[in-house]
Amino acid sequence: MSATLKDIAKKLGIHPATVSRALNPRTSHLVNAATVTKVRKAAAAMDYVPNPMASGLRTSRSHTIGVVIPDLTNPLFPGMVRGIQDTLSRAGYTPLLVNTDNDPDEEAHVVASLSARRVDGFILATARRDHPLLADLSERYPIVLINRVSDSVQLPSVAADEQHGIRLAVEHLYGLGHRTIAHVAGPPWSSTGHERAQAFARTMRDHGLSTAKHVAAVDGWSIDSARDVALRLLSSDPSITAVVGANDQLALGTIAAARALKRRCPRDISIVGYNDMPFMDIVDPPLTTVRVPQNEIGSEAARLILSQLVEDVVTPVKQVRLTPELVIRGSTAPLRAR
Amino acid sequence: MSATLKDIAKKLGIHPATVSRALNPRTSHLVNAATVTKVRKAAAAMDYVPNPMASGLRTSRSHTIGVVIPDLTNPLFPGMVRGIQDTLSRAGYTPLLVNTDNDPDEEAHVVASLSARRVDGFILATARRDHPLLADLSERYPIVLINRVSDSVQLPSVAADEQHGIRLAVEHLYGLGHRTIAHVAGPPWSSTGHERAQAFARTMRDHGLSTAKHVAAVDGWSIDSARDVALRLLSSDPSITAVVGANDQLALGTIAAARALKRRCPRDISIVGYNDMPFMDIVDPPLTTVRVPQNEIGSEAARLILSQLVEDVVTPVKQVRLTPELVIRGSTAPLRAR
DNA sequence: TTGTAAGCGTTATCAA
DNA sequence: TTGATAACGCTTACAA
Repeated sequence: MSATLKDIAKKLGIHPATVSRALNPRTSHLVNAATVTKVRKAAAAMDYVPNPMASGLRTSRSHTIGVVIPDLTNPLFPGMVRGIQDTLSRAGYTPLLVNTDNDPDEEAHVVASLSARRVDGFILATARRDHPLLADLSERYPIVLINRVSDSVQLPSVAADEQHGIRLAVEHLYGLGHRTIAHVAGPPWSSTGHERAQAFARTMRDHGLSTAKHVAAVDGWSIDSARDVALRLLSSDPSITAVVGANDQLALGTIAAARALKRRCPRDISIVGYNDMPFMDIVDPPLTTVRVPQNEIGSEAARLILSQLVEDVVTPVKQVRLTPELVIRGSTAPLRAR
Repeated sequence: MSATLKDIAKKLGIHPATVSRALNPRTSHLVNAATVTKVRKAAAAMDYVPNPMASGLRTSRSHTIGVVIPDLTNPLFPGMVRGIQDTLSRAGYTPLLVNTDNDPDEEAHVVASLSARRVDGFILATARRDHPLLADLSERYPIVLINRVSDSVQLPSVAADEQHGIRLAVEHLYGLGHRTIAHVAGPPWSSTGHERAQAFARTMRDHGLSTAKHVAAVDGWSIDSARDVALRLLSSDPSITAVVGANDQLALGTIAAARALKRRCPRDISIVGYNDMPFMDIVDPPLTTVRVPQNEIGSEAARLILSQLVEDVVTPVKQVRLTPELVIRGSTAPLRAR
């Protein structure tokens, strides 16, 4: 179909190996400059496109990165995927994207199939804390974690500075006069949920506020789950005037719960989310939330994995934390005197 | 690293070719049943994983499908991508996903790079009507269009039944008593925008309603663009009591415009969207919209492309239309007497 | 039913 | 600076 090195070589009356060397940026310096030009021109003219299966077979590098996402339909992830794609493709790499639905079995399965595809490395966005295959996998592949860090193994990661993000949320509420602030926390098995809950407790403590009985965790990142949990939390203590959700879905579920309890947001209760997913500016009420730089998380992760692929230098394990910012909208308001 | 056919052959004292035949479902019937069992067991024991680069090089099939999406961060697409992924991966194929940002140059570029990766076919979700490379590409690759059909070339496609969807929207409004119904149409260069505008005109005509001066097209599928267009449309004719947006973003922009003009939705004006993206149930007001089965569009497209890859039979060009349904929420209400 | 052998398109090593 | 050669792991005529 498409022209091969051999075709170019024949046309030019030179050896295929020379053509290969001339076309490969890493070896073209070994070739006579005139030959290089000649070869490049011929290659362009015959629109030669290198066959990645052939070179991959020879070099055992697929120029392919496995990207493991819990669920692409969660609006948090497409932005990160975009960042990954753009940066990887600029470097000649192709991301292979898969979903796990937060199911460890499914994750094992997709990782195996990416591994069968001979990916050169992994970017993992799955946030389970106890991660059976992580230790094993990280011995055999370059890995970058995104949107989470690892508890056990020391691995490169790119995530938001959760402590900072939660602090922004809590201090925003504090500044509005709120003192009884609750937290609808993420699932305990989730790395981000865990981190944000810890950050919440610490920040509250720093302000001399108690969190006893004001933290409840969902068992899945869904609006419905959050609604149930928030319903119980809010009914248990009517003095709660503000809630920090561990992500936007949880904040949305909390808004729904408040509404069911006839507590108006933000009039009676202020609610803050986390992530700033698309359309959070037009929900009812517009959600005050902590914006994490999704695109940058993705592109930074791509850069980290690429840097691991040039193995000349053993890079130290980089754990990047990107700084989130608070976006103030309509779901938070000053505490009203009662 | 991982075991090869040769390793298994050596261990079993048979020839690699026999191992290959035994392991390949399409040729295993040529091999002694006992040998097959023996080989399978050995392969499992040595956890043999076939090398796709090697087999791809030999067969010139990558078992890979290029999936070209305008923008993954548009919530319309992740659902379709999920459907594609699930169905393809079940068949042993891997989707290679790329974005184009609706930019024809970028599209040419990503198609070229997928082509360089030797994809076995394409699923295209880009909705430009004048599609320079479509004719050419379709001669060299199996192709399935999703979320659109082709104007010129006759190509397999999977899309919503736009006529039906728009009819649902218009008749819902008609049933609520609305007679002066406007359409904020998609960009003229877009296939879906064009189709839906035509469907709108036809349905209105069927009901004896005029559309003159009540259709305006955006130049991009964005909320902001729709807001501007709707602002002009609604101010130009205050008798408009209902609007059909060509997609959810356009409906949201129209809601914003109505709000800016102090016309309350749904009290003063009813607005219907199209697609039912995630979270359209919790925007303000909850959006009445036409739901298209995103997942099914994706999985059906995957099935179509797979069927083209078994070239034994020349399948007739299938143009699948999936039936959308109306989801009634808070953005539409009965016409009020004035 | 199995073995032989060639080749897919590259690249790395060695020799010239 | 270039050429020759072998090999990456697999599949597939063809022969036995």
